[in-house]
Formats: sequence, C-alpha cells, structure tokens
Amino acid sequence: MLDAAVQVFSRRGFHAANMDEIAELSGVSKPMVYAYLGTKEELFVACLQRESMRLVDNLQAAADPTLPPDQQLWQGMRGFFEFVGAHRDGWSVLYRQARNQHPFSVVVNAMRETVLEVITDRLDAAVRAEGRQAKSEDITAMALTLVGASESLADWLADHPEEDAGRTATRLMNAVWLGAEQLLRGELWRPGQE
Amino acid sequence: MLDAAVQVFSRRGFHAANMDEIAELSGVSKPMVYAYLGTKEELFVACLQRESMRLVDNLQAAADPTLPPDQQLWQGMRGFFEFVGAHRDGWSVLYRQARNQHPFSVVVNAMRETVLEVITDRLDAAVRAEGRQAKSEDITAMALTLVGASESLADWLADHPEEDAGRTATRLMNAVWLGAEQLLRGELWRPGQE
DNA sequence: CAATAAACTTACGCGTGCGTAACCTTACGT
DNA sequence: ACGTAAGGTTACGCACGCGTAAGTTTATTG
Repeated sequence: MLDAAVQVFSRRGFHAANMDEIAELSGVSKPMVYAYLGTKEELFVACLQRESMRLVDNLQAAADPTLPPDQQLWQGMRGFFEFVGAHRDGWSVLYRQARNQHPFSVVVNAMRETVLEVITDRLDAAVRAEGRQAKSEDITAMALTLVGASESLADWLADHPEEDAGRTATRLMNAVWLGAEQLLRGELWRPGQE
Repeated sequence: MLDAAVQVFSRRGFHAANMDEIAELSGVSKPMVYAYLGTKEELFVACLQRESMRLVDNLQAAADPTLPPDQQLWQGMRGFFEFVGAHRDGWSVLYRQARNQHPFSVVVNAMRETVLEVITDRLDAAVRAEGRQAKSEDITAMALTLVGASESLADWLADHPEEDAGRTATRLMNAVWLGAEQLLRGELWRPGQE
C-alpha cells in the first residue's frame, strides 16, 4: 500500500498524483487509504519517512570507523548508491519530489542535514588524524561537495539500470578523492581488498 | 511582470502559486497577464527560458579557452555562482521548482545537458592535452560530479547571502581539482593572477 | 436465525483556482 | 458632442480532486 503510494508519487509528483489512482493501484477503495494512512499529506510524509530511514540505514550499515578514510568514504558511497539502485522510486520521491516542496522539504532536509553532519565529523576526524586542523567552513564545503556529487551521480544511476552501485562509487572516488588534476594525468584510485 | 512571476513561483512552487497573486504583484489585473503571457504553463516556461538563458550566458562569458584547464574550470564555476548569487529566485525556480516537474523538466534538463556537454568537451580536451585518452563514461562521471557539486554549493550559496561567489568557486576547486586526499594533507589550490 | 457490529464501497459535497465572458472607461477621429 | 475602438477590470463558469456521508456486504454473537 505504501509501495503503491511511492510508485505513484514517484511518477506523478505530489500534486499531480491523485488519491484515486493510489487506491486503485493498492487494490482497495479510497476511504480505506484514508482510514489506514490518513490524508494525502500524511500519506506522503509516511512515504518520506520510510524511504529516508532506509537511506540512512544503508549509509550507516556501510560505516566501519576502523578503516582508513578513503575506504570509509567509498563504503558509505557504495551503501548510498545501493539504496538508490534498489529503490529508484524511493529516491525519486525523496529528492525529485519532496526536496523543495513545503512542508515536506523539512523532512528531507533534516535527513540531508544528518548525512552532512556524519560526513563533516568523519572529515574532521581524518584531518585531525593527519595532525592538522581546518576551518569549519572548508570542511562544510567539502561535505557539500561530496553530497552534491553523490546526488548527481545517484540521479544518473536511477536512470541507468545497467549501471552498478560499486562502480559508480569508484568513479566518484576517483573524482573527489584524487581530484580532477590527478585524473587528467591518468592516475586512478582503486578500492582496496574487501 | 516576469520578475513578479519568478518571485512568486520561487516562493510557492508552480502548483501552489496562483495567478491572482502574480497579477497583484505585477500591479495589473489577471486578464492582462493572460493577454501578454498566456496560460500559467506558458508563463512558467517563459520564466524558465529567461533564467536558463541567463545562466548559460554567465557560464560562457566566463570561458577563455587559452587558459590552463584549472583556470578555465574556476572561471566557469565563478560565472555560475555569480548567476546564482545575483538571481536567487531564478536559481530556485530552475532547480528547486522546475527540475522534476513535468513538462518543465524537459526545458531544464535540456539546459543541464548543454552544460554537461560543454564540460565534457573541456575535460576531453584537457586529457588530450596531457597526451592521454580516457573512457567516455569516466569523463561523463567526472562532469556529473562537477555539476552535482556545483549545484549543491549553489543551493548553499542561495541561502547564505553573505557568501561570495569567487570564494565559493575556490572552495569547490579545492575539493574537485586537488581532491579530498590533498586537502586532508593541507594543500590548497589558489586562483592564479586574474 | 435475527441482531448487530465490522469492513468495505459507492457516490457526492465542497473549496480552490484557472481561464474568460461581460462590462467599464478612457482616448481619438469625425 | 458622439460613435467607436483600445485597453483595462470585475465577476463568474467550470473542472478537478480531496475528504466523507450514506449505503452495502460480510462476519459475529446471543
């Protein structure tokens, strides 16, 4: 039933989606949808909450703080891309439909804020491990870069079912870990032993 | 009159915006809006076209093919961030409202595709200048990374008026040109002489 | 096997907002 | 002055879709 809602919201967007279609796809009548899941807004929020929980779970399951920073980063990215690949509709609802639509944006942005905090903390720890320290706004900018680049590749992944989550994560590592300069010179980052 | 529309669409989104409000903010009556700019959809598309033209103009005005690749990249980014800083409502309408809303997404995605092509060509040229060649999908991934990271920082910039376009571009250069690895070690990329 | 409650459906009231018909008013030629 | 047209406004028809009242079937209990 939630699955049906996610599917319809993904295809049509919040406004264009109508409750009759969701009910029909669920195989029940409209008043049942209202009885179980409340209004259209409440239903949408329920979808958002389930999908964002899945996303964050996938990120954190991939976190192993004992590994070196690049491995941690790669694993986090792979977890994220695996969620996107496995739940394309969920991704679409979260980032293409809800992200900028009041009042749903607050839910999504809260989740994005959480993700940003996690990454910021990791970066900070990695810098400290080098015996250095960086301005917090520089760390923030780096985290924003990582998240934005991930979202962009995620969108691409969502539209290319043939692509593999691990390969996508590796591509992103090459871009953001080594940097464009190294890449132009032919250097490559490779995932270590699993 | 278009300005008023962009402002309202930016604040409310396409669906929540109503023509009465746009008319009132324009200082004319509703039938006049219809007379000059057509239906709500046509009006929205007109906004999109103006803003996307501005954005692309800003990107290309900043292009100087004689400079080394990193300088070209930085100038392109700065041009882009300057557009965002100067037209926050326009940015909001393009990327937060229209990007995933049929049938407007086709307009925005066409523009994004153009930008991606420009960047892809530049990257390709830079790789060739090093006497190397890369798989096209790797170049594509790098371009997607650059664009995604730019969008993420642009969104951040749009909500932080105190921030400077040039500084944002420099931050992004540090992240994507040098790479996170260099950055953790304390290296910094700096814009050359202007 | 009636009486009643639970589970579900059909059919509709109602608000909202797009797009326009009908109406007004100011300028201009005759 | 007066017909007429350009340029404007007010007021409304209409479709759409959310949420629910009223009605119907299926289960349950004395």
